[in-house]
Amino acid sequence: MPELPEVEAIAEALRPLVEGEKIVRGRVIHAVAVQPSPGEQKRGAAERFVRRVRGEMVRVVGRRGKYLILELEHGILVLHFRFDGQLIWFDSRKISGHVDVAFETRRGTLGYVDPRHLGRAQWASSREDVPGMRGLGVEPLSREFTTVRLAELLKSSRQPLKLFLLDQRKVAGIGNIYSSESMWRARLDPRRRTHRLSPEETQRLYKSIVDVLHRALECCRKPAPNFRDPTWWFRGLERILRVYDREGEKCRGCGDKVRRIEQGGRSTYFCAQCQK
DNA sequence: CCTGCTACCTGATGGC
DNA sequence: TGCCATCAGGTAGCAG
Repeated sequence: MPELPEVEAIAEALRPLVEGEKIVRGRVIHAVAVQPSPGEQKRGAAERFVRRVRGEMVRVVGRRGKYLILELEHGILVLHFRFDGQLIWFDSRKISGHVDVAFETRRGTLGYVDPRHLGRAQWASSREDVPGMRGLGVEPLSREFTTVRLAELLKSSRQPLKLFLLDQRKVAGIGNIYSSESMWRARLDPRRRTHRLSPEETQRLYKSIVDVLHRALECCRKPAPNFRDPTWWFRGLERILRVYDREGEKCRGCGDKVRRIEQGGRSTYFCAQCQK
């Protein structure tokens, strides 16, 4: 499901539910969903996970890239949704449907759900301890993300623009949808090598990334994530998408057909007329 | 170091 | 209606 805007909206909606609440009990229903803590073995990971979250109060809910982070009194609880992971809220301790990991509080139970089992939950002592998070690049909606910073990153890479945008070590949180959308808005061909982009094109790309993510975030905020309705996030997305998943349909800019190509094993959508 | 490819999983969908 | 191939909003690990 989620790229940066979706995870950010999830974090915001989760705060009033769990901040200040104690995890009375953690339950691992499908052990595959638990990532062993850094440096530890797979064997026994679920049991250690349960032991570490039990009795811990959730102090702060945060986000880094596409990672959702629940800061506990001791250590952090890290959730990554990959393609299809999501959160479900139950009003009691009774859960139903496919749930991989459950966190019981006095107010209800938070369920981490991913039937495809690509997503992971893990406990770590700190953010720096999680290998995937340690290498993350700049947060695109933070003050550290500037045209100058983006220009430096683009200059030091030979990747095609699309792959650059998907690379979490450069800019964190952009995925397949918002990369295509950003390039369309910036009128840049996904196959361009990033070190050859001009200052003017860099400026356009910068504005497009920030703009696309802001719009998507607003879209994710209302209606706010509903943890009782697993389909919440899909609603309203079509409103803002301009090229993603629109192969063969008319480009909203020029009326030419939207094309789909494969890059790095993933689909890229773009308009060859508008994007040069 | 950089870049590109594949594995990891399951379910939905479309062609025959 | 099966059955099979293909695709899915992501990342880690490995080879070159």
